[in-house]
Amino acid sequence: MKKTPTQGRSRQTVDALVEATARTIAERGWQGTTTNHIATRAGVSVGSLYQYFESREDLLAALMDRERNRLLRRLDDAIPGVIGAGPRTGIRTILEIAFEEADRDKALFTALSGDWHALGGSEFADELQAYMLDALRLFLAKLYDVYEPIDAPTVSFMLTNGAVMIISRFFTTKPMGVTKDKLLDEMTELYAGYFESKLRATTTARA
Amino acid sequence: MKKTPTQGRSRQTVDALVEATARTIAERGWQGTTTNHIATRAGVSVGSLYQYFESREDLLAALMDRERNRLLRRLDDAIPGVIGAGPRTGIRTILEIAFEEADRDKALFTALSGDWHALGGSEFADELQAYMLDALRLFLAKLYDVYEPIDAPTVSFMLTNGAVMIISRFFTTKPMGVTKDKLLDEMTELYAGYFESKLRATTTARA
Amino acid sequence: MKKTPTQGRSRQTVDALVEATARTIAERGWQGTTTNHIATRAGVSVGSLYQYFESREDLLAALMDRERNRLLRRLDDAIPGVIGAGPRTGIRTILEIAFEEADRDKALFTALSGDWHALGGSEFADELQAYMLDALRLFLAKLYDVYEPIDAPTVSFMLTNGAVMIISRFFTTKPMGVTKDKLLDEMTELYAGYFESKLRATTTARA
Amino acid sequence: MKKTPTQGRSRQTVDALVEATARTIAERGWQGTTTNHIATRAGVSVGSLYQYFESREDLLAALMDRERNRLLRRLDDAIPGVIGAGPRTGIRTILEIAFEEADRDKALFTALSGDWHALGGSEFADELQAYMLDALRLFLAKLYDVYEPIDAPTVSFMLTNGAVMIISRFFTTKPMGVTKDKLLDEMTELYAGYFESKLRATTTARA
DNA sequence: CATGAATGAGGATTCATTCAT
DNA sequence: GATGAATGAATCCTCATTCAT
Repeated sequence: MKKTPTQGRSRQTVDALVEATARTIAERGWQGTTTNHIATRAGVSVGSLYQYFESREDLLAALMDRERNRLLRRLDDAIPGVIGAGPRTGIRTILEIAFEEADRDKALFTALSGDWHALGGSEFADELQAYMLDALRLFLAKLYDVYEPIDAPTVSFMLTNGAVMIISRFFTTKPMGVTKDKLLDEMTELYAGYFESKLRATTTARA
Repeated sequence: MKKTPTQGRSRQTVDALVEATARTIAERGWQGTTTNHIATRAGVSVGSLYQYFESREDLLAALMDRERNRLLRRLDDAIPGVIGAGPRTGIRTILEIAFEEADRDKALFTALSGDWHALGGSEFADELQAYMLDALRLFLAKLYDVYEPIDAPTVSFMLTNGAVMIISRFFTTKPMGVTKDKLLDEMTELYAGYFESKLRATTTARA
Repeated sequence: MKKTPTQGRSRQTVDALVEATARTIAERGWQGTTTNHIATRAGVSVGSLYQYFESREDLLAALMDRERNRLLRRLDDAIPGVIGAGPRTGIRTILEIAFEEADRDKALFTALSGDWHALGGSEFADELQAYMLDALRLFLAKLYDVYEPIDAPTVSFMLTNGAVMIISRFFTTKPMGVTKDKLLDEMTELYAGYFESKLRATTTARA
Repeated sequence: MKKTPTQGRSRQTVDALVEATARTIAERGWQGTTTNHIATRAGVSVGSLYQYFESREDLLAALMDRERNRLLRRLDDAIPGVIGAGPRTGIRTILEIAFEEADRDKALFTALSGDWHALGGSEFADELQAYMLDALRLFLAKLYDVYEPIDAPTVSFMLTNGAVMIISRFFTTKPMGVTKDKLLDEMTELYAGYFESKLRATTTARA
C-alpha cells in the first residue's frame, strides 16, 4: 500500500476499495477484474484507487491480508481453549473454523481458490502454515518439556497444506458423494488418528 | 483440439506445438506465454497453430492431457503389482511415483502448479481423483466382497487432493526443515495409518 | 525497429508509418503526437505499428534516421566537389545545403527543433558533428600531409553545433531584422574568416 | 505567476517552490517532474502550489526567469568594465561568465538544456539575444557616432545563439578531445577574429 | 491561506485471432 | 495446408488540477 491513513475519509476509501475488490473478484474472478471495475464499485475514481494502492496486485494483496487476518484471529480465539484438550478436539475445532470461514463468503473463497497462486495464495498458505507450526509446537510443549518426538515442520507443512486444498476443492467442485459432515469426520479421523498413533508410540517407548 | 490427426506431418506439428507449450510455460508461466511464443518455438506459424487448436486455452488443455496421461499410465503400470500388498505398500508406491513425476520436469510442474486453477488444474485433479476412486474400490474389492466399510468417494477425494497439494507446495516453495524423504515417510504414515486403523476396526467388528 | 523487412507490404507499411510520424509531428509536435494518430494517418492499425516499432520513441528514432541520412547524403554529394576549393567555398556550400534542407520541410524541421533534445536531437547533432569532423580532416589532409595545425575535434564541435542552432533558431523564431541572405553571408564570413586566419597564421609560420 | 507577493511567508513559499522546481528538474528532468514532487520538496501542499502558480509550466517559467536574471545580472556587472577594452576582451569575459554559470549548477543546466525548447528555452534565448543586441549596440556606439558598419541584429543573433548551443552541448555531451580551455580559446578566436576583421575593414575604408 | 483527497480524461502497449496470399 | 501481416478492443496507470474542509 502506498499510504496507510488511519483516520478520516482515507480509511473509508481504502476499506471500500478492498471490499469492492472482494465483491468484484467474487463475481468475475481476478482475471476478469479491472481497476475500473473496482473503483466504480467502491464509488471512487481510478485515481483514488492509485492514491492508496501501488497497483492492481497491491489491492489483491490487501484483500488477502484482510482475509488471512480474519481467519487467524478466529484461530487465535479458539486455539487456547483446546490446547489442552487432546489432538482430536483441537483438530476438529480448527477444521470446523476453516470450513465455516470458507462457507461464510463462498463466492469470494471460490474465486480466490480459483486463482490461488496467481493471487499470491502461496503467501496465504505460507502464513497459515507458519501459524500452524507455532500452534503445533505449543501443543507439543504441553506434553513434552523439551524433547519433540514429532518433526513439527514436516508435520505442520503436510497437514496444513493438505487441509487447505481439501477444503478449497470441496467448495470449488461439488464432488459427488461427498458431504461436508462426512468430510469433516474423515479429516478429523485422518489427522487425529495420525497424532494419536504418534503419541501412543512415544508413550509406549517411554514406558 | 480442432482436428486429431493421427498420422503424418500433422501429428508431428501437433506434438511440436504441445511440447513448445510445455517448454514455454516452464520458462515464462502461463500468463507470460503467448501464442506467438509457442508457434515460434514449435517452428510453425501462428496460422498453423490455429489450424490445430481452437484457442490458446485449447493448447493448455492438450498439454494437461498429455501430462495427466503420462501420470496415469505410470500408475496403471504400478498399481496391479501392489493391489494385494496391503495399504502401506500401495500408498508408498503411489506417492513415490507422484514425487518422481513432479521431479522429472520440475520447471513445468512448478509453473503448472503456479497457475493451477487458471490452468484447468481442477480437471487434472478431477481425473486423478476419479482414477484413485477406482483404484480404491479395486483395492477394497479384494478385501470385502460387496459391502464397503469405507466411504470410498470421501476418502479418495480427501487423500488425492491433499496429497496433490502437499507435493505441489513442496516443489513450489522450499519449506524450511522439510526434506523429501521425511515428507514421504510422514505422508505414508498419515495415509497408511488411517487405512490400517479403518481396516482394523472393520476386522475387529467382524471377529 | 523490431523487424526490418526489405520487401513486400511490410516495407510499405514501415515507410508509411515513418512518413505519418513526420506529418503528425509537423502538425502537432512530438508531445501532441499519439501512436493512434500515427497509425491512423498511416492507414494501419496500432497493432501494425507495434509490429514494426518497439515503442513510440522508436518511431521517432526512425524518422530522425531518415532525416539525418537525407542530409548526410546531400553533403556526401556536395563535399567532394568543394574539398579543394578553399574554406570559403566549402563552408558556403555546406551552409546553403543546411538552409535548404531546413527550408524543405519547414513544419517538420520546426517541430523537431522544438523538441530537440526530447527527440534525441543530440544523437542527430552527434552524427552531424562526427561527419563534419571527418570532412574537416579530409580538408586539412589536402593542405598538410600529416601534421594538423588545427585542433579538429574542438573546431568541428564548435562550428557544427553553433551552426545547427543558428539555423534552427532562424526558422523557429522569426528574428526581427534578420534575413536568410544576410545570415548566410555573415555565417560564411564568421566561419571562413576564422579558417583563413588560421591558415594564414600557419603559412606565415612556415615561411 | 498568479500573485507576486514581495514580503512575508508568501515570498518564502514562492522561493521555496521555485528552488524545489530547480532541484527536482536537476534530478529527474522536466518530464519526470510532477507538481507533487515539487510541492513535497518545497514542504508545502499541492494546493499551496496552485495558490501561487497558475500551472506546472508557470513554475518552470519562474525558474527560467530566476536563472536568466542571475545571468543577466552577472553580465550587467561585467560589461561596463569591458565596453572600451576592445572586442577580444569583452567577448572573452562574456564567454567566461557563460561557462561559469553553466558550470555552477551543472545538473540543472544540463536538465534545462535537455528539454530546451519544451522548457521555453526559446524565450530564454530571446532575452539573451536582445540583451546582447543592446550590448553590441552600446559597444558600437563607442566607436562610431551614428553610422553602424555592422548589422547588429544579424550579428548578435548569430553569435548569441551559436554560443549558447556550443556551451550547452559541451556540458550535456562529453565531446571527445574537447576541453573547456581549448573551447574557450577557440570561441574567443572565432568571435573576436570576426569582429576585428569587421572593424579593420571599416577602418581601412575610412582611411 | 493551507491542505491533500479526489478526479478522470488520456495514452502507450499487448496479444489472441483472422484471412488474404 | 501454411504463412505472418494486420487487426483493434481492452487495460493499467499517470498526473495536472480542483475544491471541500
